[in-house]
Parts: sequence; C-alpha cells; structure tokens
Amino acid sequence: MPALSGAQSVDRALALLSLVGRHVGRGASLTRLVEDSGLNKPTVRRLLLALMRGGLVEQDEASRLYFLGEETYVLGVFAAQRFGLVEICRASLMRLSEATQDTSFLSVRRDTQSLCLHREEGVYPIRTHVLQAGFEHPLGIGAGSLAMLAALCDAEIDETLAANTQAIRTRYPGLPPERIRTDVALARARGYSLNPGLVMANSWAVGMAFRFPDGRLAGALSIAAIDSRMQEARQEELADLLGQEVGKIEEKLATLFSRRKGASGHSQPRRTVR
Amino acid sequence: MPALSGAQSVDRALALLSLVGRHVGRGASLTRLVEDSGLNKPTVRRLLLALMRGGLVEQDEASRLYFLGEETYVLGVFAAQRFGLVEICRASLMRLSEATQDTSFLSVRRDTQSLCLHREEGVYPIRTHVLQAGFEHPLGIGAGSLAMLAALCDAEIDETLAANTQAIRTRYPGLPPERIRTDVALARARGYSLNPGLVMANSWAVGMAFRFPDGRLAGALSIAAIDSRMQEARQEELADLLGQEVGKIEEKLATLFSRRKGASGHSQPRRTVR
DNA sequence: TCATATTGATCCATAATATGGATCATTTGA
DNA sequence: TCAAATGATCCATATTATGGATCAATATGA
Repeated sequence: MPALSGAQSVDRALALLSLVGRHVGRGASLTRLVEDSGLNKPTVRRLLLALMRGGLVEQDEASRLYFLGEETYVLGVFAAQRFGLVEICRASLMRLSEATQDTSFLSVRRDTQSLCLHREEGVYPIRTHVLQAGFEHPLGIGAGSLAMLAALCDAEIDETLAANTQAIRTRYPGLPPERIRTDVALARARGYSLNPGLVMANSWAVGMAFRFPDGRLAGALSIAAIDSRMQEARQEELADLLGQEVGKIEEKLATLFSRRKGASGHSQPRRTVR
Repeated sequence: MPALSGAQSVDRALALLSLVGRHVGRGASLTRLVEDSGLNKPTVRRLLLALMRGGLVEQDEASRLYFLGEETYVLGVFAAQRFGLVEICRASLMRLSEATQDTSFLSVRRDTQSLCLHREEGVYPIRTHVLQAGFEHPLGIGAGSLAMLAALCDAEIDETLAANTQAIRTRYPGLPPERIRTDVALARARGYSLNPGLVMANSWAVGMAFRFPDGRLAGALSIAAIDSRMQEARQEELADLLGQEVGKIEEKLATLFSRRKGASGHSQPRRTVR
C-alpha cells in the first residue's frame, strides 16, 4: 500500500516492537507474535534478536516470553520531555477515581485506533476489566475512544470509520458504523460520550476528550462502572467531574506549550491528514 | 563479534534511534546523524523515514531536525511498568520506612508542581496523611517538593515561583514565596530540605532530591513524621539515610542510562568487501 | 546581486542482505 | 511414552537495502 521504501525489515521490526508493547505485563510469545504480525517464525525471531541487541526488547530466560527492554524505558524518559501525557494526567485520574470510587482511564489516539495508556483503579469492589493499559480498539469503540472520534472533524471521522469498517463489523457485530455515527452526534450534543455496555454487557462508561492548545486532539479521559452506578443523574455528575479535570489538563498543556520556544518543534501539527 | 545476523538495517535503524534520543530537546540534524552513525546520507535518511513511519521519530517541518516521536513515549510508558522510577525507588523507600518506622515518599517534578508517585508506610502508629500518591503541590511546598525546587538553577526557581505565586498565596498563606526562598537557601546549605510542619501543624518532614546521570532532576525522596520524632539530631540521622538511598538510586540510574548499546559503539566491520 | 558551499532529499543499477521453507530441538501434556 | 506444540536455526535464493552520483533548497560570502 505505501510505496515500498527500502526498509521493509525495519518497518517489520518496529511493528513487532509495538506488538510487544501491547502485551504489557503478560509478555508475548513467539507464536503469538508470528500470528499477530503475519510474518513467519524465522523472520520474527531474527527481528526480535535485532530488537534485543538494541535493548528495546528482552526475553525472559525461563518463559521465553518477550517484553519491552530497558532501552525502551530510557528512550521513553527522553521522549517524555515532549509528550508527558501520563504524568500530566495522573493527578487528574487519581482525583477522578478518588472522588467517584470507580476506575478511570487515559486513552490517546493512534491513527485509527484508541490506545489506553493508563488505568487508575477506584476502590469500589465491582470493577470492569474491559479496558487496560496497552489495549487498543478502533476509534468509536468505548467511551474514551468515542469521545476522541467525536472530537475529530467530519472528514476525519469518515476516513477513520471507513478504515475500520471491516474490523468493526467482525469484532463488534453489535456496534455497526452507523450506530457509531449516531453515538458521535449524541456525544457532541451532550458534551460527553457514553458507552452503555456496548462492548461488554453491564460495563458502562462516560468519556471526554481534551486538546492541545493548537486544537489538535490530545487524548481522552473516561470513567467506567457497572450499569447500576451509571444512571442518567450520575452520568451528568461524572461528566461534570470529567469536565473539571479536562479543564485542568488543558491548562497544564497550555502553559507547557507556551514555555516551549519554537525550536523544539512540537508547534507543528503532526501531519494532520492531507 | 556478534555473528552477522541478517538484520543489518534494523541494527542500524535502532542505533539511529538511540542517537536521536541523545539529542533530546535540541533535535538532531541529518548531517549530524550521518557523522555520528558512520552511515551514508541515503541510508540514514531511508532508515529515519522508516522510524518516522513507525512514529518513533518525528521531523520538524521547519528546521528539518529529527526528534523522538510520540510512539517512543507510548512504548516508554509501557516499559516503565517494569523499569520506572517507582520500581527503581521502591526498594529504597521500603528500606527507609523499615529503618525509620516512619512513612517515606517518592515525588517527581511535574512542571511547576511536585507530584507524589508513591507512599511507603512505616509501622509507627501515629502517621501523617498529608501526602499521598497522586497529590500535587506547588514546588517548594513540602519536604520532597522543596528539595526538588532547591535542586533547580536560580533562573528556574524564579520562573517556578513566579508561576505559582498566585496559588501559593491563596492556598498556603503561611508560606509566602519569600519564605520559600529562604528555605531553599537553607536546604542547599544543609544538603537536605526540611518542612517543619508548615503545611500541617506537627507534620514534619525531611527530603532530598536525586538526578538523572545527565544532571536533570529526577525526583525526590522524603520521610515524614510527627514533630516529636523530628528533632535536630534525628533530622541529621534521617538525612544520612536519605543520602545513602539517593546514592543507590543514582547509581541504578547511571547503569541504566549508560548501557546504551548500538549507537556509537556500532563498529561492525564496515562493509565486507570493496 | 550572484557565485559557492552546505545541507537535505532522491534515483537506481548492483550486490549484499533478508527471506522463509524445511528441519532440528525442546517443552508441554495426555 | 509418545504426539503435539512451540522455540530455534540452516542456508540457497531472489528480494531488498545499499551508496555513488545527482538534484534541490537554503546558507554563506564576495
């Protein structure tokens, strides 16, 4: 699809790196990576060896599972000087989970997908584990994910849904793209997104997106709970809390970006399509 | 030395990634990367394009400089679950709370604020709950927070206090910026920071900052106790313990960040024949 | 202002490099 | 104990990455 650009093996290796990253905690087996990547065993192994030489991936001696390596952390610390979303949002998520007793999440957009970066547990004993750090869903599937989709312009929504149509129809047959469009409109009208147990029965959630000072979508916060704790009155209440935290985060981002004197380059939208 | 393993381009790409990582903030020019890597221009550019497709590197539209990308940050967030500051410092905090019976903390700087990442309880029954994981205070408010402020250069201290003046005067009227400046000077002279119950009466604490190998502030450890357990002799004692743990942590960080494979040491037999 | 140097970007024939079918090794579990 | 599953590796092949040469754009300076 994209012009073959003379770095096939690098593209493949980086794809593998992302795959390993998705299996945070659990670790990824060779077979699993072979399946998920669509490559064959020798190739996957060879590329993993390269990633291991670079320190980006490590293999557990005993289980033979692959994990992200130290170098990935080190590079991440450097990159955090430019993209510190989790740190910036951590306090907000903690306040949300503290105030609501339910679990809250930070998600970011990754192309056509929503990627959960952080999960902050609440103390309420019945918790949904539908979403965890590292999990990826098509944009529109899930509360935070839907909030981000609704925050895009109409053209981008079309593109995104078109790109995901196949995956959505097979993986989430109860949630066709048409339904997602309705939900987007609802979310825009309400000011927050709602997932009324569509991904997993009884697991409801509300979400709200936030933006960089230049208007680009930055991410979304969401709060999940069982349906009995998500009646309309409480939805409004949670949305209100989300709104407060979104405000704080956008303020932080504003000061962060204003301090940045041109050079560091983040002033450029990251190729916002076309 | 390492058998040629059929992934030359991946090795080279990862070496480039590390090189880009070394130029945090400043950004790396193509020419610079060509020089540092020993590769030639088309190859470097081609590999950088692959890294950019993967989101690990971004190029500033205007300056044409290369920076670490968002995906690097995202992967780093995941890797931090295994190698993050909390993990690195956990053992130190446990030793501190074990040795002192009091509660110890890890805080990090977030812009103009101090954010508590972890709280390790001691067994002593009278405990202060003024600080908990997720709590945020302006830099200078609290022991760990003050230690971090004191670890900044004078210009940054001015900026930080200026940014927080409003918040400090309203939220902590008993602790005006002038007082904080005095405390900073004291902390620098003593080598550790002291909060003599300024945030909450009878809740005293001592703190000490630690740095990444490149000199950047990484965070601070602190120990809190009721005033009766924080007389001058014990302050010194606790500061001594803090110093030991800070040393250990900085050592860990040094080995972590120095073990940068690939990069410059990538002196493979340059081209087999020719 | 124009000439020259510097840096960034790209082309494309060539040869070195990555590929993957086949095979071996090891672990799991029935 | 043996079969099945998973991990690891070999190596001939052709596909892919390479880099000398060239073009484009911007910086330097005469």
